[in-house]
Amino acid sequence: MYVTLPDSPAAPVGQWGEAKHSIRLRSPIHQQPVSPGAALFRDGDEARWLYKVVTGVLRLSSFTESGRRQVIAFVYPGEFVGFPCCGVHQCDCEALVPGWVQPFPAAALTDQRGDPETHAALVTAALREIRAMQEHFVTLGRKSASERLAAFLSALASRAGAEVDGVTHLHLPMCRADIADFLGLTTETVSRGMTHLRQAGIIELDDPQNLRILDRSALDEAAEND
Amino acid sequence: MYVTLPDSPAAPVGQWGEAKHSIRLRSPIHQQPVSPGAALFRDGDEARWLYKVVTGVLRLSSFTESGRRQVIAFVYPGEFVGFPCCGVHQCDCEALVPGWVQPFPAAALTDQRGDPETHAALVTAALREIRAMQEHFVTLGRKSASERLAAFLSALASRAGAEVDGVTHLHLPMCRADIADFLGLTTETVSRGMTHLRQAGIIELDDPQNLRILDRSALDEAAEND
DNA sequence: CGTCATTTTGACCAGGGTCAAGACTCGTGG
DNA sequence: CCACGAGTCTTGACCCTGGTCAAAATGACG
Repeated sequence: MYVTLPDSPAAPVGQWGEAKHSIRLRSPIHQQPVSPGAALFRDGDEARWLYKVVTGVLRLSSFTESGRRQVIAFVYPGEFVGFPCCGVHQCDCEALVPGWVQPFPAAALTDQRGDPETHAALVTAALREIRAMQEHFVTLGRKSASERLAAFLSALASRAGAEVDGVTHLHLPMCRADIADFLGLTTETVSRGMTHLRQAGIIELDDPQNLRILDRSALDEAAEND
Repeated sequence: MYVTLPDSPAAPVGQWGEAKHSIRLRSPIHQQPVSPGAALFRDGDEARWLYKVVTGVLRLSSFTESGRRQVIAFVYPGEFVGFPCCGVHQCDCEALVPGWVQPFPAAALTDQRGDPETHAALVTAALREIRAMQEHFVTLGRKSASERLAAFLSALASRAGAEVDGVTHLHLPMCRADIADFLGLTTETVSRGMTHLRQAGIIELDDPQNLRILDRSALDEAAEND
Protein backbone atom coordinates (compact mmCIF):
# COMPACT_ATOMS: atom_id res chain seq x y z
CA MET A 1 0.00 0.00 0.00
CA TYR A 2 1.29 3.39 -0.92
CA VAL A 3 1.91 6.09 1.64
CA THR A 4 -0.13 9.13 0.80
CA LEU A 5 1.76 12.37 1.15
CA PRO A 6 0.17 15.76 0.71
CA ASP A 7 0.50 17.21 -2.77
CA SER A 8 3.43 19.47 -3.33
CA PRO A 9 2.77 23.22 -3.16
CA ALA A 10 0.01 24.21 -5.53
CA ALA A 11 0.86 23.43 -9.12
CA PRO A 12 2.44 26.50 -10.66
CA VAL A 13 0.08 27.80 -13.31
CA GLY A 14 2.20 28.97 -16.19
CA GLN A 15 1.62 30.05 -19.74
CA TRP A 16 0.68 26.50 -20.72
CA GLY A 17 -2.70 25.67 -19.31
CA GLU A 18 -3.76 22.12 -18.56
CA ALA A 19 -5.23 20.34 -21.60
CA LYS A 20 -8.97 19.75 -21.59
CA HIS A 21 -8.79 15.96 -21.57
CA SER A 22 -6.41 16.01 -18.62
CA ILE A 23 -6.94 13.38 -15.97
CA ARG A 24 -6.53 14.62 -12.44
CA LEU A 25 -4.94 12.22 -10.03
CA ARG A 26 -3.93 12.43 -6.45
CA SER A 27 -0.45 11.14 -6.13
CA PRO A 28 1.95 10.61 -3.28
CA ILE A 29 4.97 11.87 -5.20
CA HIS A 30 6.10 15.48 -5.22
CA GLN A 31 6.15 17.37 -8.48
CA GLN A 32 9.57 18.15 -9.81
CA PRO A 33 10.87 21.02 -11.90
CA VAL A 34 12.38 20.54 -15.35
CA SER A 35 14.59 22.99 -17.18
CA PRO A 36 15.95 23.16 -20.72
CA GLY A 37 19.29 21.48 -21.18
CA ALA A 38 18.88 18.91 -18.43
CA ALA A 39 17.41 15.58 -19.56
CA LEU A 40 14.47 14.19 -17.61
CA PHE A 41 15.59 10.78 -18.85
CA ARG A 42 17.68 9.33 -21.63
CA ASP A 43 17.47 6.45 -24.07
CA GLY A 44 18.46 3.30 -22.21
CA ASP A 45 17.79 4.65 -18.70
CA GLU A 46 16.04 2.28 -16.35
CA ALA A 47 12.42 3.43 -16.29
CA ARG A 48 11.43 3.88 -12.69
CA TRP A 49 9.04 6.76 -13.34
CA LEU A 50 6.58 8.06 -15.83
CA TYR A 51 5.72 11.73 -15.84
CA LYS A 52 2.68 13.86 -16.42
CA VAL A 53 3.49 17.31 -17.68
CA VAL A 54 1.98 19.96 -15.41
CA THR A 55 3.49 23.05 -17.01
CA GLY A 56 6.06 23.54 -19.74
CA VAL A 57 6.70 21.55 -22.91
CA LEU A 58 8.93 18.51 -23.29
CA ARG A 59 10.68 17.10 -26.35
CA LEU A 60 11.22 13.39 -27.01
CA SER A 61 14.01 12.52 -29.39
CA SER A 62 15.70 9.47 -30.81
CA PHE A 63 18.98 9.15 -32.66
CA THR A 64 20.32 7.13 -35.54
CA GLU A 65 23.68 5.48 -34.98
CA SER A 66 25.01 7.89 -37.57
CA GLY A 67 23.88 10.76 -35.38
CA ARG A 68 20.77 11.88 -37.23
CA ARG A 69 18.05 13.01 -34.86
CA GLN A 70 14.33 12.27 -35.02
CA VAL A 71 12.07 14.21 -32.69
CA ILE A 72 9.39 11.72 -31.62
CA ALA A 73 6.98 14.10 -29.96
CA PHE A 74 6.38 17.38 -28.20
CA VAL A 75 4.62 16.86 -24.91
CA TYR A 76 2.21 19.44 -23.55
CA PRO A 77 0.56 19.86 -20.13
CA GLY A 78 -1.88 17.12 -19.28
CA GLU A 79 0.00 14.54 -21.35
CA PHE A 80 2.07 11.64 -20.05
CA VAL A 81 5.58 10.82 -21.09
CA GLY A 82 8.09 8.05 -20.48
CA PHE A 83 6.29 4.86 -21.46
CA PRO A 84 8.96 2.22 -21.09
CA CYS A 85 9.51 -1.05 -22.85
CA CYS A 86 11.14 -3.90 -20.96
CA GLY A 87 11.68 -1.50 -18.08
CA VAL A 88 13.84 0.85 -20.10
CA HIS A 89 13.24 4.30 -21.59
CA GLN A 90 13.27 4.39 -25.37
CA CYS A 91 14.38 7.95 -26.13
CA ASP A 92 15.75 11.16 -24.68
CA CYS A 93 13.43 13.59 -22.94
CA GLU A 94 14.27 17.24 -22.44
CA ALA A 95 12.33 20.35 -21.51
CA LEU A 96 11.97 23.13 -24.07
CA VAL A 97 10.96 25.67 -21.43
CA PRO A 98 11.14 25.54 -17.63
CA GLY A 99 8.20 23.62 -16.20
CA TRP A 100 6.96 21.07 -13.72
CA VAL A 101 6.21 17.38 -14.08
CA GLN A 102 4.35 14.95 -11.84
CA PRO A 103 6.12 11.60 -11.51
CA PHE A 104 4.24 8.31 -11.32
CA PRO A 105 5.83 4.96 -10.55
CA ALA A 106 6.37 3.03 -13.77
CA ALA A 107 5.20 -0.09 -12.00
CA ALA A 108 1.69 1.39 -11.93
CA LEU A 109 1.52 0.78 -15.69
CA THR A 110 1.69 -2.99 -15.46
CA ASP A 111 0.59 -3.51 -11.88
CA GLN A 112 -2.98 -2.68 -11.02
CA ARG A 113 -2.51 -3.17 -7.29
CA GLY A 114 -1.68 -0.02 -5.42
CA ASP A 115 -3.47 2.79 -7.21
CA PRO A 116 -6.02 1.47 -9.74
CA GLU A 117 -6.97 5.00 -10.72
CA THR A 118 -3.40 5.85 -11.72
CA HIS A 119 -3.10 2.53 -13.49
CA ALA A 120 -6.19 3.17 -15.60
CA ALA A 121 -5.06 6.70 -16.43
CA LEU A 122 -1.64 5.49 -17.57
CA VAL A 123 -3.08 2.76 -19.78
CA THR A 124 -5.51 5.21 -21.35
CA ALA A 125 -2.63 7.60 -21.98
CA ALA A 126 -0.63 4.82 -23.63
CA LEU A 127 -3.51 4.09 -26.01
CA ARG A 128 -3.84 7.77 -26.81
CA GLU A 129 -0.11 7.80 -27.52
CA ILE A 130 -0.52 4.95 -29.99
CA ARG A 131 -3.24 6.80 -31.84
CA ALA A 132 -1.23 10.01 -32.02
CA MET A 133 1.76 8.11 -33.37
CA GLN A 134 -0.35 6.42 -36.06
CA GLU A 135 -1.53 9.81 -37.26
CA HIS A 136 2.03 11.06 -37.35
CA PHE A 137 3.00 8.09 -39.52
CA VAL A 138 0.69 9.41 -42.21
CA THR A 139 2.31 12.83 -41.92
CA LEU A 140 5.84 11.47 -42.22
CA GLY A 141 5.11 8.89 -44.87
CA ARG A 142 2.58 10.49 -47.15
CA LYS A 143 2.66 14.27 -46.92
CA SER A 144 4.72 16.92 -48.69
CA ALA A 145 6.90 19.40 -46.82
CA SER A 146 4.29 22.16 -46.86
CA GLU A 147 1.53 19.77 -45.86
CA ARG A 148 3.60 18.54 -42.93
CA LEU A 149 4.25 22.04 -41.66
CA ALA A 150 0.61 23.04 -41.99
CA ALA A 151 -0.50 19.87 -40.20
CA PHE A 152 2.00 20.57 -37.45
CA LEU A 153 0.88 24.15 -36.91
CA SER A 154 -2.76 23.12 -37.01
CA ALA A 155 -2.21 20.43 -34.37
CA LEU A 156 -0.25 22.82 -32.18
CA ALA A 157 -2.94 25.46 -32.52
CA SER A 158 -5.50 22.99 -31.22
CA ARG A 159 -3.35 22.11 -28.26
CA ALA A 160 -1.76 25.39 -27.33
CA GLY A 161 -3.34 28.13 -29.40
CA ALA A 162 -5.01 31.11 -27.75
CA GLU A 163 -7.96 32.47 -29.68
CA VAL A 164 -8.35 36.25 -29.54
CA ASP A 165 -10.88 37.99 -31.79
CA GLY A 166 -11.05 35.05 -34.19
CA VAL A 167 -7.28 34.98 -34.57
CA THR A 168 -5.34 32.12 -33.01
CA HIS A 169 -2.15 33.22 -31.33
CA LEU A 170 0.46 30.50 -31.10
CA HIS A 171 3.78 30.40 -29.32
CA LEU A 172 6.33 27.88 -30.56
CA PRO A 173 8.58 26.80 -27.70
CA MET A 174 10.71 24.74 -30.08
CA CYS A 175 13.25 26.00 -32.59
CA ARG A 176 13.17 25.41 -36.36
CA ALA A 177 15.61 22.52 -36.06
CA ASP A 178 13.25 20.79 -33.60
CA ILE A 179 10.33 21.21 -35.97
CA ALA A 180 12.43 19.96 -38.87
CA ASP A 181 13.58 16.88 -36.97
CA PHE A 182 9.99 16.20 -35.95
CA LEU A 183 8.66 16.47 -39.50
CA GLY A 184 11.52 14.72 -41.25
CA LEU A 185 12.66 17.92 -43.00
CA THR A 186 15.51 20.43 -42.79
CA THR A 187 15.46 23.79 -41.01
CA GLU A 188 15.67 25.52 -44.38
CA THR A 189 12.58 23.76 -45.65
CA VAL A 190 10.66 24.56 -42.47
CA SER A 191 11.69 28.19 -42.80
CA ARG A 192 10.64 28.30 -46.43
CA GLY A 193 7.33 26.72 -45.50
CA MET A 194 6.71 29.42 -42.92
CA THR A 195 7.44 32.05 -45.52
CA HIS A 196 5.00 30.46 -47.98
CA LEU A 197 2.23 30.35 -45.37
CA ARG A 198 2.98 33.96 -44.53
CA GLN A 199 2.92 35.06 -48.16
CA ALA A 200 -0.34 33.16 -48.66
CA GLY A 201 -1.87 35.25 -45.89
CA ILE A 202 -2.54 32.18 -43.74
CA ILE A 203 -0.23 33.07 -40.87
CA GLU A 204 1.61 36.12 -39.58
CA LEU A 205 4.95 35.99 -37.78
CA ASP A 206 5.73 38.42 -34.98
CA ASP A 207 9.05 36.74 -34.47
CA PRO A 208 10.22 33.18 -35.30
CA GLN A 209 8.64 31.84 -32.10
CA ASN A 210 5.35 33.72 -32.14
CA LEU A 211 2.75 33.61 -34.85
CA ARG A 212 -0.87 34.32 -35.49
CA ILE A 213 -3.08 32.05 -37.56
CA LEU A 214 -5.24 34.33 -39.69
CA ASP A 215 -7.05 31.66 -41.70
CA ARG A 216 -7.48 28.45 -39.80
CA SER A 217 -9.53 26.66 -42.45
CA ALA A 218 -6.93 27.49 -45.10
CA LEU A 219 -4.28 26.07 -42.80
CA ASP A 220 -6.23 22.86 -42.33
CA GLU A 221 -6.72 22.62 -46.07
CA ALA A 222 -3.00 23.10 -46.63
CA ALA A 223 -2.39 20.26 -44.19
CA GLU A 224 -4.40 17.82 -46.22
CA ASN A 225 -4.19 18.59 -49.92
CA ASP A 226 -1.27 20.96 -50.44
CA MET B 1 -16.41 -12.96 -13.78
CA TYR B 2 -15.71 -14.47 -17.17
CA VAL B 3 -17.08 -17.80 -18.26
CA THR B 4 -14.24 -20.13 -19.14
CA LEU B 5 -14.81 -22.13 -22.29
CA PRO B 6 -12.48 -24.80 -23.56
CA ASP B 7 -9.90 -23.63 -26.09
CA SER B 8 -10.80 -24.05 -29.72
CA PRO B 9 -9.27 -27.01 -31.58
CA ALA B 10 -5.48 -26.99 -31.47
CA ALA B 11 -3.96 -23.89 -33.01
CA PRO B 12 -3.17 -24.61 -36.63
CA VAL B 13 0.58 -24.51 -37.07
CA GLY B 14 1.28 -22.85 -40.39
CA GLN B 15 4.28 -21.52 -42.21
CA TRP B 16 4.56 -18.65 -39.72
CA GLY B 17 5.79 -19.97 -36.40
CA GLU B 18 5.00 -18.27 -33.12
CA ALA B 19 7.46 -15.48 -32.23
CA LYS B 20 9.92 -16.22 -29.44
CA HIS B 21 8.67 -13.53 -27.07
CA SER B 22 5.10 -14.74 -27.43
CA ILE B 23 2.98 -14.77 -24.33
CA ARG B 24 0.79 -17.82 -23.97
CA LEU B 25 -2.61 -17.19 -22.50
CA ARG B 26 -5.56 -19.34 -21.82
CA SER B 27 -8.60 -17.61 -23.14
CA PRO B 28 -12.30 -18.33 -23.21
CA ILE B 29 -12.80 -17.11 -26.77
CA HIS B 30 -12.50 -19.30 -29.83
CA GLN B 31 -9.88 -18.53 -32.42
CA GLN B 32 -11.19 -17.21 -35.69
CA PRO B 33 -9.90 -17.49 -39.24
CA VAL B 34 -8.86 -14.47 -41.29
CA SER B 35 -8.48 -14.35 -45.05
CA PRO B 36 -7.11 -11.76 -47.47
CA GLY B 37 -9.66 -9.28 -48.72
CA ALA B 38 -11.93 -9.39 -45.68
CA ALA B 39 -11.16 -6.78 -43.04
CA LEU B 40 -10.77 -7.93 -39.45
CA PHE B 41 -11.78 -4.40 -38.46
CA ARG B 42 -11.88 -0.96 -40.01
CA ASP B 43 -11.03 2.57 -38.99
CA GLY B 44 -13.87 3.86 -36.83
CA ASP B 45 -15.26 0.46 -35.86
CA GLU B 46 -16.27 0.08 -32.26
CA ALA B 47 -13.42 -1.82 -30.63
CA ARG B 48 -14.91 -4.78 -28.82
CA TRP B 49 -11.96 -7.07 -29.41
CA LEU B 50 -8.21 -7.12 -29.65
CA TYR B 51 -6.51 -9.95 -31.47
CA LYS B 52 -3.37 -11.96 -31.11
CA VAL B 53 -2.08 -13.31 -34.38
CA VAL B 54 -1.69 -17.09 -34.18
CA THR B 55 -0.80 -17.79 -37.81
CA GLY B 56 -0.69 -15.60 -40.88
CA VAL B 57 0.32 -11.96 -41.30
CA LEU B 58 -1.92 -8.91 -40.93
CA ARG B 59 -1.60 -5.43 -42.39
CA LEU B 60 -2.67 -2.24 -40.60
CA SER B 61 -3.33 0.75 -42.80
CA SER B 62 -4.52 4.30 -42.49
CA PHE B 63 -5.72 6.71 -45.15
CA THR B 64 -5.41 10.40 -45.87
CA GLU B 65 -8.63 12.21 -46.74
CA SER B 66 -7.17 12.58 -50.19
CA GLY B 67 -6.91 8.81 -50.44
CA ARG B 68 -3.20 8.30 -49.92
CA ARG B 69 -2.48 5.17 -47.93
CA GLN B 70 0.00 4.67 -45.12
CA VAL B 71 0.65 1.13 -43.97
CA ILE B 72 1.10 1.38 -40.20
CA ALA B 73 2.43 -2.08 -39.50
CA PHE B 74 2.70 -5.69 -40.53
CA VAL B 75 1.65 -7.99 -37.72
CA TYR B 76 3.25 -11.40 -37.27
CA PRO B 77 2.32 -14.39 -35.11
CA GLY B 78 2.65 -13.74 -31.39
CA GLU B 79 1.90 -10.04 -31.79
CA PHE B 80 -1.26 -8.22 -30.73
CA VAL B 81 -3.30 -5.94 -32.89
CA GLY B 82 -6.28 -3.65 -32.50
CA PHE B 83 -5.35 -1.30 -29.67
CA PRO B 84 -8.26 1.09 -29.53
CA CYS B 85 -8.47 4.69 -28.48
CA CYS B 86 -11.69 5.96 -26.95
CA GLY B 87 -13.24 2.56 -27.68
CA VAL B 88 -12.73 2.87 -31.41
CA HIS B 89 -10.30 1.23 -33.85
CA GLN B 90 -7.84 3.62 -35.45
CA CYS B 91 -7.07 1.94 -38.76
CA ASP B 92 -8.00 -0.84 -41.16
CA CYS B 93 -6.78 -4.37 -40.52
CA GLU B 94 -6.60 -7.01 -43.23
CA ALA B 95 -4.90 -10.35 -43.61
CA LEU B 96 -2.15 -10.77 -46.20
CA VAL B 97 -2.39 -14.54 -46.12
CA PRO B 98 -5.00 -16.88 -44.63
CA GLY B 99 -4.46 -17.32 -40.91
CA TRP B 100 -5.95 -17.50 -37.46
CA VAL B 101 -6.31 -14.90 -34.72
CA GLN B 102 -7.18 -15.22 -31.06
CA PRO B 103 -9.63 -12.54 -29.89
CA PHE B 104 -9.42 -10.91 -26.48
CA PRO B 105 -12.05 -8.59 -25.04
CA ALA B 106 -10.93 -4.98 -25.44
CA ALA B 107 -12.20 -4.29 -21.94
CA ALA B 108 -9.33 -6.41 -20.60
CA LEU B 109 -6.97 -3.59 -21.60
CA THR B 110 -8.37 -1.03 -19.20
CA ASP B 111 -10.10 -3.30 -16.72
CA GLN B 112 -7.89 -5.44 -14.54
CA ARG B 113 -10.76 -7.41 -13.03
CA GLY B 114 -11.59 -10.59 -14.84
CA ASP B 115 -8.34 -11.96 -16.22
CA PRO B 116 -5.30 -10.16 -14.76
CA GLU B 117 -2.94 -12.28 -16.82
CA THR B 118 -4.54 -11.18 -20.09
CA HIS B 119 -4.60 -7.61 -18.86
CA ALA B 120 -0.89 -7.61 -18.13
CA ALA B 121 -0.09 -9.21 -21.46
CA LEU B 122 -2.11 -6.61 -23.37
CA VAL B 123 -0.48 -3.70 -21.56
CA THR B 124 2.97 -5.13 -22.20
CA ALA B 125 2.06 -5.53 -25.86
CA ALA B 126 0.89 -1.91 -26.03
CA LEU B 127 4.22 -0.73 -24.66
CA ARG B 128 6.09 -2.90 -27.15
CA GLU B 129 3.94 -1.34 -29.86
CA ILE B 130 4.98 2.15 -28.76
CA ARG B 131 8.62 1.22 -28.94
CA ALA B 132 8.29 -0.31 -32.39
CA MET B 133 6.51 2.79 -33.64
CA GLN B 134 9.21 5.09 -32.26
CA GLU B 135 11.83 3.14 -34.17
CA HIS B 136 9.78 3.39 -37.33
CA PHE B 137 9.61 7.17 -36.91
CA VAL B 138 13.36 7.30 -37.36
CA THR B 139 13.05 5.20 -40.51
CA LEU B 140 10.35 7.40 -42.01
CA GLY B 141 11.82 10.71 -40.95
CA ARG B 142 15.55 10.31 -41.28
CA LYS B 143 16.46 7.53 -43.69
CA SER B 144 16.95 7.45 -47.44
CA ALA B 145 14.96 5.14 -49.69
CA SER B 146 17.64 2.45 -49.82
CA GLU B 147 18.22 2.66 -46.06
CA ARG B 148 14.51 2.23 -45.44
CA LEU B 149 14.28 -0.85 -47.60
CA ALA B 150 17.37 -2.42 -46.03
CA ALA B 151 16.04 -1.69 -42.54
CA PHE B 152 12.72 -3.22 -43.50
CA LEU B 153 14.23 -6.40 -44.86
CA SER B 154 16.54 -6.69 -41.88
CA ALA B 155 13.65 -6.37 -39.44
CA LEU B 156 11.56 -8.89 -41.35
CA ALA B 157 14.47 -11.31 -41.46
CA SER B 158 14.70 -11.19 -37.68
CA ARG B 159 11.01 -11.86 -37.30
CA ALA B 160 10.30 -14.28 -40.09
CA GLY B 161 13.56 -15.34 -41.67
CA ALA B 162 14.56 -18.99 -41.85
CA GLU B 163 18.29 -19.55 -41.60
CA VAL B 164 19.63 -22.41 -43.72
CA ASP B 165 23.38 -22.91 -44.12
CA GLY B 166 24.17 -19.34 -43.08
CA VAL B 167 21.74 -17.94 -45.63
CA THR B 168 18.50 -16.38 -44.43
CA HIS B 169 15.49 -17.30 -46.51
CA LEU B 170 12.71 -14.76 -46.33
CA HIS B 171 9.18 -14.88 -47.71
CA LEU B 172 7.41 -11.55 -48.23
CA PRO B 173 3.67 -12.00 -47.85
CA MET B 174 3.09 -8.36 -48.85
CA CYS B 175 3.31 -6.86 -52.33
CA ARG B 176 5.61 -4.03 -53.41
CA ALA B 177 2.83 -1.48 -52.99
CA ASP B 178 2.38 -2.55 -49.36
CA ILE B 179 6.09 -2.17 -48.70
CA ALA B 180 6.10 1.21 -50.42
CA ASP B 181 3.15 2.48 -48.39
CA PHE B 182 4.81 1.22 -45.23
CA LEU B 183 8.13 2.96 -45.96
CA GLY B 184 6.71 6.18 -47.40
CA LEU B 185 8.00 5.38 -50.91
CA THR B 186 6.60 4.35 -54.29
CA THR B 187 6.51 0.83 -55.72
CA GLU B 188 9.05 1.85 -58.34
CA THR B 189 11.52 3.01 -55.70
CA VAL B 190 11.06 -0.19 -53.71
CA SER B 191 11.64 -2.21 -56.84
CA ARG B 192 14.77 -0.25 -57.71
CA GLY B 193 16.00 -0.71 -54.16
CA MET B 194 15.59 -4.47 -54.46
CA THR B 195 17.56 -4.40 -57.68
CA HIS B 196 20.38 -2.41 -56.07
CA LEU B 197 20.60 -4.84 -53.15
CA ARG B 198 20.64 -7.70 -55.62
CA GLN B 199 23.34 -6.13 -57.77
CA ALA B 200 25.39 -5.44 -54.63
CA GLY B 201 25.29 -9.16 -53.87
CA ILE B 202 23.47 -8.60 -50.58
CA ILE B 203 20.26 -10.42 -51.51
CA GLU B 204 19.05 -12.84 -54.15
CA LEU B 205 15.52 -12.94 -55.49
CA ASP B 206 13.90 -16.24 -56.45
CA ASP B 207 10.73 -14.39 -57.30
CA PRO B 208 9.36 -11.03 -56.08
CA GLN B 209 8.01 -12.65 -52.90
CA ASN B 210 10.92 -14.92 -52.00
CA LEU B 211 14.45 -13.82 -51.35
CA ARG B 212 17.64 -14.98 -49.74
CA ILE B 213 19.83 -12.69 -47.68
CA LEU B 214 23.40 -13.54 -48.60
CA ASP B 215 25.18 -10.91 -46.52
CA ARG B 216 23.27 -10.01 -43.40
CA SER B 217 25.88 -7.63 -41.99
CA ALA B 218 26.02 -5.73 -45.28
CA LEU B 219 22.23 -5.46 -45.15
CA ASP B 220 22.35 -4.08 -41.62
CA GLU B 221 25.02 -1.64 -42.67
CA ALA B 222 22.93 -0.51 -45.62
CA ALA B 223 20.07 0.08 -43.20
CA GLU B 224 22.08 2.50 -41.13
CA ASN B 225 24.51 4.41 -43.31
CA ASP B 226 23.51 3.92 -46.90
C1' DC C 1 29.26 47.50 -30.52
C1' DG C 2 31.04 42.83 -31.43
C1' DT C 3 30.10 37.97 -31.10
C1' DC C 4 27.43 34.10 -31.53
C1' DA C 5 23.25 31.38 -32.50
C1' DT C 6 19.21 31.20 -35.05
C1' DT C 7 16.52 32.19 -38.97
C1' DT C 8 15.87 33.44 -43.63
C1' DT C 9 16.93 33.57 -48.44
C1' DG C 10 19.28 32.24 -52.69
C1' DA C 11 21.61 29.10 -56.05
C1' DC C 12 22.41 24.65 -57.23
C1' DC C 13 21.79 19.78 -57.52
C1' DA C 14 20.29 14.98 -56.65
C1' DG C 15 17.16 11.66 -54.68
C1' DG C 16 13.23 9.92 -55.61
C1' DG C 17 8.47 10.75 -57.69
C1' DT C 18 5.90 10.51 -62.14
C1' DC C 19 4.84 8.73 -66.42
C1' DA C 20 5.31 5.20 -69.71
C1' DA C 21 6.63 0.88 -71.63
C1' DG C 22 8.01 -3.98 -71.13
C1' DA C 23 8.56 -8.35 -68.62
C1' DC C 24 6.66 -11.78 -65.97
C1' DT C 25 3.11 -14.60 -63.62
C1' DC C 26 -1.09 -16.65 -63.32
C1' DG C 27 -5.92 -17.74 -64.19
C1' DT C 28 -9.45 -18.28 -67.67
C1' DG C 29 -11.49 -19.83 -71.67
C1' DG C 30 -11.45 -21.11 -76.51
C1' DC D 1 -2.48 -26.66 -75.35
C1' DC D 2 -2.15 -22.12 -76.38
C1' DA D 3 -4.04 -17.37 -76.53
C1' DC D 4 -5.52 -13.78 -74.06
C1' DG D 5 -6.02 -10.50 -70.37
C1' DA D 6 -5.33 -8.70 -65.79
C1' DG D 7 -2.31 -7.71 -62.22
C1' DT D 8 2.23 -7.19 -60.46
C1' DC D 9 6.94 -6.17 -60.96
C1' DT D 10 10.87 -4.09 -63.28
C1' DT D 11 13.23 -0.74 -65.95
C1' DG D 12 13.94 3.65 -68.35
C1' DA D 13 13.46 8.76 -69.17
C1' DC D 14 12.33 12.92 -67.30
C1' DC D 15 11.60 16.39 -63.92
C1' DC D 16 10.23 18.43 -59.41
C1' DT D 17 10.50 18.60 -54.51
C1' DG D 18 13.32 19.31 -51.14
C1' DG D 19 18.29 18.69 -49.52
C1' DT D 20 22.92 20.98 -49.58
C1' DC D 21 25.92 24.67 -49.43
C1' DA D 22 26.64 29.43 -48.75
C1' DA D 23 25.69 33.99 -47.30
C1' DA D 24 22.97 37.57 -45.51
C1' DA D 25 19.52 39.11 -41.96
C1' DT D 26 18.00 39.13 -37.31
C1' DG D 27 18.25 39.03 -32.53
C1' DA D 28 20.23 37.93 -27.83
C1' DC D 29 23.74 39.08 -24.82
C1' DG D 30 28.00 40.53 -22.81
